[in-house]
Amino acid sequence: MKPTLQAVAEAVGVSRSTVSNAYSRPDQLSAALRQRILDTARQLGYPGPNPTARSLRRGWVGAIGVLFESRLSYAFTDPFAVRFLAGVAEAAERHGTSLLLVPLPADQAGARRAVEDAAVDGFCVYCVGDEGWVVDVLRERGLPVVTTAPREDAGPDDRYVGIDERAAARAVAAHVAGLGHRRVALLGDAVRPGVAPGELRLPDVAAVAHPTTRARLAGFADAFAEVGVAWSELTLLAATANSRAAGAAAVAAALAAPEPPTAVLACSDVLALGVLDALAEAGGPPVSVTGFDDIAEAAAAGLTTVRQPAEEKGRISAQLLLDPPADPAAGHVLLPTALVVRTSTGPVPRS
Amino acid sequence: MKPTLQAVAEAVGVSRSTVSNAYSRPDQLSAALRQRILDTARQLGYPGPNPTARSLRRGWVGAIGVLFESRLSYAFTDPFAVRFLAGVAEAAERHGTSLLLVPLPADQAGARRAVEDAAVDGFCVYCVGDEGWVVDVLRERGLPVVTTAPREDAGPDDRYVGIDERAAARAVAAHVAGLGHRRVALLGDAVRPGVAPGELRLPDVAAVAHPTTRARLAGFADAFAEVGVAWSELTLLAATANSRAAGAAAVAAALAAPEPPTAVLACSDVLALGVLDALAEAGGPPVSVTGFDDIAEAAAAGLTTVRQPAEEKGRISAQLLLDPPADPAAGHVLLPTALVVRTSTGPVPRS
DNA sequence: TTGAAAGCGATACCAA
DNA sequence: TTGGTATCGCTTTCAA
Repeated sequence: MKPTLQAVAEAVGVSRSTVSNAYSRPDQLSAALRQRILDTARQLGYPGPNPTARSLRRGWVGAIGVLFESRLSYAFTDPFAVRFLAGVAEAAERHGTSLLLVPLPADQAGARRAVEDAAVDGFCVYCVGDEGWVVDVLRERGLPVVTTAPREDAGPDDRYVGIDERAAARAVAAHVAGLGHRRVALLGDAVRPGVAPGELRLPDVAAVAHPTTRARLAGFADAFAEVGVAWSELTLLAATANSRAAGAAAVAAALAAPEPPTAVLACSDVLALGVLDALAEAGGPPVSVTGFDDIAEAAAAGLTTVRQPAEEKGRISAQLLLDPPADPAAGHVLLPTALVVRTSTGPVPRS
Repeated sequence: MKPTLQAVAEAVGVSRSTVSNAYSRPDQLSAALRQRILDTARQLGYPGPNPTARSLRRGWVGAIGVLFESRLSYAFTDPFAVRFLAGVAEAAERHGTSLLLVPLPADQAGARRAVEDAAVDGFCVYCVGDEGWVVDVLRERGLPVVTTAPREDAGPDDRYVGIDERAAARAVAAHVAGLGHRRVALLGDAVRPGVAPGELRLPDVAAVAHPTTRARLAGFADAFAEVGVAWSELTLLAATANSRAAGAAAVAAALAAPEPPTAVLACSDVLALGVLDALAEAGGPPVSVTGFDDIAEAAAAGLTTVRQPAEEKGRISAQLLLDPPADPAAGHVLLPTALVVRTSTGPVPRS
């Protein structure tokens, strides 16, 4: 067994408090005594105060959690998530705080346990879909939370950093509508739980499960409503995941249909890149494609998209958590977005 | 204040043990009592057992640490590091374990404290250069460690997963030598602490500080020694970081020299991509370039490189940590590599 | 099936 | 400057 602080105290012939002070409050004892303590500690093989015991006593941990609604590996697989995390890491680093990435089991009960069991001082919740329960659990624990979108039942203490999803989506869609497109498909992830990839009919955009997807689709619909294309005339395509492959899979059938859409608006760049893959695969007439996020690959692919500041989103989330603003209003941050027009969109081909 | 387990026990009129069991060992009490406890707990706003207290008592945490020798944000910025982490995350997820990413302060003492203070059950050390001290600190703490390379003073309990750096490097270099290149520059990061970017004369490859860089450079040198080019005839280029920009900066002067190298062998893909950037910038005759790692961008850039299984490296590291093999020999894993020849290398141009 | 007692390893307050 | 004492919140034998 590793010796404890107690053992060191006995060896040196001082009290535990003094040994503790030698580590945590050097100014509380003479340099000589401190050195003597540290030396015997080393000699005894005492590895320094036990982090867990220290956390318990102090009442804080020195780490913040980051939560993803989907598999943890998603955090490192999705380009946007990675950039978000880079921002979080930057802020945490500056603050001298560690980052705890908590995987959530697939089952609800297990996921709840995982959130309850995380030893952290607060949480950045990257993206909560219907899983608003996460925020509830954290509130019960009394832990500060920062989310990446406002909650429906937001209290004054809620902190979030997001973008105006709907307006941003509306902007790309308006660009596409302005090019003359009217036979259009919208592509999103997590539209409804457990649907097959491909076309889906929904009475209303409100029926979309995932809040972010819902907001973006609503924005798309807004722009088309304005040029006289109703929701019911838009093709809704559901992807089974937010990935390139899922995007390609979801759009395949629609592209092969007798009257394929002349434009596909995707809720993320990775989905849009999947559409471009499918297009390259299928051949056929040109189809305009737009994405959302402006990840690095988007530029290379010439993808028209909405740029949002990924790293900044992460950085600000962590900052909001690590040093909460005095003014609660400052806890609600809306970041700017920009329409980035590249070569993946163009006028409707004359047939 | 949040109520404690104690408060719940009193409210229900049972002992603390029983409440504890209600959460951690449901089979130890009647379903009815358990339900009664859970109900009052909810009613009281008890958020469940405190994770820190639980860890202290149990003696384990349920999280493993991941350590990077450089800034934490590097973990999310470097493509290879991200893939490594994705592998670690996958294994951790399967095991139901969280991941603690610990930022290391720039100063040695602070860094040491950070490592001592991390509440985890073990560590994956991604890449330890001269900072072998990390492993020493962890040994003192008695924490299991997995590194991505064997240590010089490796004990039988040491676990690592790596590749044969030297042989892999030798293979690319042999390819380049086989194309006829003799005036060659080698480009590496962390060659010596605190040098300026650009050319550096070193008596010997053994003088290279960073073990991985050293091994790769040694492999390069091996191949050229075989065709009669001595270490002293090779140009050594030092980059100040493992990044694209640093690669470009380090190579710029050499390319502008009267007799520029006909080939540049870099110790990583990001450095090599920087070289390609510099080449594109500078114009001039074609220069063969090779990288190391085979990150996604390498393929797009047509970079000849060494492929190593990034995710797998991470996954196996975490697995070695999470369930240690009974046979200590199984704790030393050497992963395969492959030479990937693309368009960035070609014969020496006739002048 | 339930409870009592004994820690887990440290920190913080206050007194000396 | 140093030490005593009371916790931090929970788990875990072991006995009832």
